[in-house]
Amino acid sequence: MPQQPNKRVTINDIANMAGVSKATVSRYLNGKYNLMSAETRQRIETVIAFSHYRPSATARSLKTQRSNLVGVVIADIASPFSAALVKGADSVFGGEGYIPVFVDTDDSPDREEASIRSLLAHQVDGLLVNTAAMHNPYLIDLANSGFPVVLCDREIRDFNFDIVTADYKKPIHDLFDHLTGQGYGHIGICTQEYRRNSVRTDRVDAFLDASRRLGVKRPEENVLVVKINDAKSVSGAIRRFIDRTPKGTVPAIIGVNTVTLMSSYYALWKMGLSIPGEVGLCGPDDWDWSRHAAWDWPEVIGGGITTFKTKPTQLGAQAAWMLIRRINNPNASKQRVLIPAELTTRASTMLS
Amino acid sequence: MPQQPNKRVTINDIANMAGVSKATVSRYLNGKYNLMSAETRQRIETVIAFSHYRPSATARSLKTQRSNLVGVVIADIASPFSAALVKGADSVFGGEGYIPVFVDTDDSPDREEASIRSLLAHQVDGLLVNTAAMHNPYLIDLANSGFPVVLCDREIRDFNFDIVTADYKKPIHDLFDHLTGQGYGHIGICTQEYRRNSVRTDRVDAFLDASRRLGVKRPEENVLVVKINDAKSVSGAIRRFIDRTPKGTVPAIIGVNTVTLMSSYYALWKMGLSIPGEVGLCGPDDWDWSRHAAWDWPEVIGGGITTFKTKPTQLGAQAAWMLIRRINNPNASKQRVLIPAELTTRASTMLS
DNA sequence: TTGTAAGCGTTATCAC
DNA sequence: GTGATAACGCTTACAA
Repeated sequence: MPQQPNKRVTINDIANMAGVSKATVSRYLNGKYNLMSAETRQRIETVIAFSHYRPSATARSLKTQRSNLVGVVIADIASPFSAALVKGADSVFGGEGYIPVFVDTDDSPDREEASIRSLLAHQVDGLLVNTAAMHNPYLIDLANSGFPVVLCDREIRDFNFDIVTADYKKPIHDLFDHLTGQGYGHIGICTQEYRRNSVRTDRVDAFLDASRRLGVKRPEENVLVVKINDAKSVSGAIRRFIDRTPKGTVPAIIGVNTVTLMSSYYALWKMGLSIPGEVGLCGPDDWDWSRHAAWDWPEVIGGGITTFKTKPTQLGAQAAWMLIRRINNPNASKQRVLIPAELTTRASTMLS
Repeated sequence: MPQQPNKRVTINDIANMAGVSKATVSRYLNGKYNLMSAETRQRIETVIAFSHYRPSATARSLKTQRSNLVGVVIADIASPFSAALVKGADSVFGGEGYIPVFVDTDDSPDREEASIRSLLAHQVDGLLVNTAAMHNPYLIDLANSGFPVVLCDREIRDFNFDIVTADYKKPIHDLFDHLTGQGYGHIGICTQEYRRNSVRTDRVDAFLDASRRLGVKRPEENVLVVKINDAKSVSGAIRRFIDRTPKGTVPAIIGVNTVTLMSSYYALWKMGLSIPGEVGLCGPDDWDWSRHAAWDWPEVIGGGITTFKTKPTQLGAQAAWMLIRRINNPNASKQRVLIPAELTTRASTMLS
């Protein structure tokens, strides 16, 4: 088979074949049937069906300055949380005729900015961003210029963005109340480096507040900052925390997110400490797997782990709606939506 | 602040400001510095730096018929397997100057075809597809026409595609050998509906082969087809399988993928059956979390589950390279790459 | 070394 | 109802 030049069939070809002008074909393509006779419409329809014609979205974008592309910028697309978020966003964009372009920034502010520039060059109509940087002049400029931007999950403090996120402080207070109610007297939070990340920062702040409310003097000491891909770092921090437990009380650990929660579980298991008797354990369930199967990981692991459920799928879907609204109405006032989180207590914190 | 029309700055504006023609600016943009004087280059550089100019990728694509966009079509982007695959692909595309456009097809062949049409309209330079359909005339036509398409993970049998996948049969045989070596005498495989899915089909076929090799008469009876989001369906099938265990032997269950493996674990746990003594349990680890943390779920759950590791991140990365190669060289001969899987035995199958 | 002008595949403004 | 024709923002012969 010779190498076919395989020339693309264009609106001109269709016009010629149908014996009309390309203006008429264009009208047909845009559904303006009232601007043509029934037979013209019919003729074009036939020719198109016959010819495998596919209008060039590129040419259309160039002319109309709209692309029906939306950029979805994700800090770490491989995390189950983000994957669910992406799925939620994808489903609403798809239904509304937008095609989402996902990019992963590897949690790097520089890559985030570069990705966004590239998306803008491709004429995306708007941006849904799970930002890598809590402080973000570039994104603020962009939103300020009137370009549709909505934030999802992670916040940028110093500007009033459209955003959908969750109340990340309340569940930590809830957890605290539950733990003290069960009789845990020495409570720590296990976290990765958190200062650049609004979600972790919120949770740690809530932890500090709750600790002080309880009368803890130096709650900072109970913030265990670990390197998540270094098992020794996790078990070392936990070991030191547990060693500091006052006589007569039982320690408990809150994971700042699902990954640290699991890492803590793993470390405790390796140390041979029993949950909930020797240590309590709880934290967020960021993974939203209920759709996938009839079980949920916090039920399966270690006989049940107390968690509160964040809702990434819903977060993504809501944010997508918000972006569409913003694209259609650039002047609407900014919105802030909070998805509530549900606490489910399980065996891992049941001291009594 | 009045509603700024916010006119886009174009190559013409730059040309005017720099006092050169737009051809020269274009040359500058494409790095053809040898075609202009040092001072011209300098002048353009300054003007651009000053003006926030961003060339329109759309216009460029229209002219050049290349977009630097690649379509990445994924059956279920929310599964940890796909998420890792996407991450792997993303990292190589990003590094090579391509911007990947991910779409989720919800495992529907119709949505897959629609998504691909839409991607083609946007002039993507190539397609990386994790297909929803084992038989797929549309994709075959497309690849046949010379358009760059590479498959990832899932196969389409009746055509010679570029593909990167894993050898999905061998690990099942390995598992079988391991189980019988440990003394398990009644082996079943728990799977979702599998006939449209090449990976599940391969695994079930390998299971049937291995069973026959062992002298099992009706191995089909040991293929437990379950509905994954219905706990009763899973536990019912497992219960019936276990009830059929011949006297004096111990049953074992292989999960066809990680989700069914986990579901089986959950069902066994609910039934109060002890692993590995009363039932053996094993299957694939499709999730590739080693990058995320220092632990891996098969170690954490139930004291350790025997798995073989598929490598989604690597799969995605390899496939991306293969697609880039295909885009650059449409006439190269087709390639087929198999990523090997590693078996790790753990407590869940240690009868002896 | 630089400029002119045609053209990529559409849409939109006029006419007729 | 329909058709010319001028954009949209670039790239690229071909000239100069």
